[in-house]
Amino acid sequence: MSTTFEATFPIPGHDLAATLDCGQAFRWEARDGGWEGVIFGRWVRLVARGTTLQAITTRDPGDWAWLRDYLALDEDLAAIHATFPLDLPLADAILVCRGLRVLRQEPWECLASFILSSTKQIVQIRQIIRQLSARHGAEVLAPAGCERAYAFPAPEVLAEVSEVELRESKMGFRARYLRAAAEAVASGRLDFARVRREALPVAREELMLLPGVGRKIADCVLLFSLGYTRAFPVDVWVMKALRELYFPRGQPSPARLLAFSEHYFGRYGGYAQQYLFHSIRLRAGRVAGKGADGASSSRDVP
DNA sequence: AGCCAGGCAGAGA
DNA sequence: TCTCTGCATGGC
Repeated sequence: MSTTFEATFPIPGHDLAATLDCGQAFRWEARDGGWEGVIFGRWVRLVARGTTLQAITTRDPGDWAWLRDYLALDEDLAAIHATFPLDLPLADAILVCRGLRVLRQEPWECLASFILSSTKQIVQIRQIIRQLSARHGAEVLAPAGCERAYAFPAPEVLAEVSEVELRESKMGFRARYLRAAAEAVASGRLDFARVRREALPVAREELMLLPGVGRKIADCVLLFSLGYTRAFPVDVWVMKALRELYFPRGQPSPARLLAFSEHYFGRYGGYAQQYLFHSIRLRAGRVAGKGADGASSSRDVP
């Protein structure tokens, strides 16, 4: 029988479901009206309750600063929205995604996850990461009656796992890239603390030194884990959205669209990017539990 | 059955 | 600098 620790945070206007299920993190699972996951080697359950957020964990949480930081609760969403350019696509995306926060994830897990994401659907990425964690991650304390839970595997561990064994988690050709990244981080050759002190272009180049990490994956790591809110990852969905929403009758090259995305969306461009990404996927019916008919979101405050 | 998925690297023009 | 292709695997 295990003890649990509980806290309640006031967060007006948050949208926990959008935040945890918008494709920026891959390990949160909806269960019994809440969301369960493992962050910082802890089992955590989050439940949206009106204008507050209830959190439960299995180890002494201290002052919960780690969770507040992960959820970026210090960010003022209205102030962020106010930095967006005034245009119809973003006005619409804000309406749909209001309450979605860009998380501050653990850099190693974020890097590894997005290395595994290339040419994979989100459901498959989640599956690969689930298998990888169960095989190589340390088991963490979960409440009685819950499924076994595992931390995301440490770089030191994965650096010692053979490519063949990694492929047993169904990651295919990405195994070589994952191993190389694990070795770089475990050896200290890639030091996130150092990278995050660099200007965005320099930080991006450092990440892109890794095999299997190009512009898009590097930008995901910069945005979702290293605090570069201006980073604007352009994947196939966002590329399509930029074409259709901002250049409906032109034929801009990918390079032109990339350049546009760098300056147009401002210093919280990464938020704008995630709002565009999530809203087009909601509309396309590609988010679990949501149809293409604009089915009700689980946002807590209207 | 065939196409595509939160890309990237290497080759050839 | 550009376009094209192979890459593992699975969902639809």
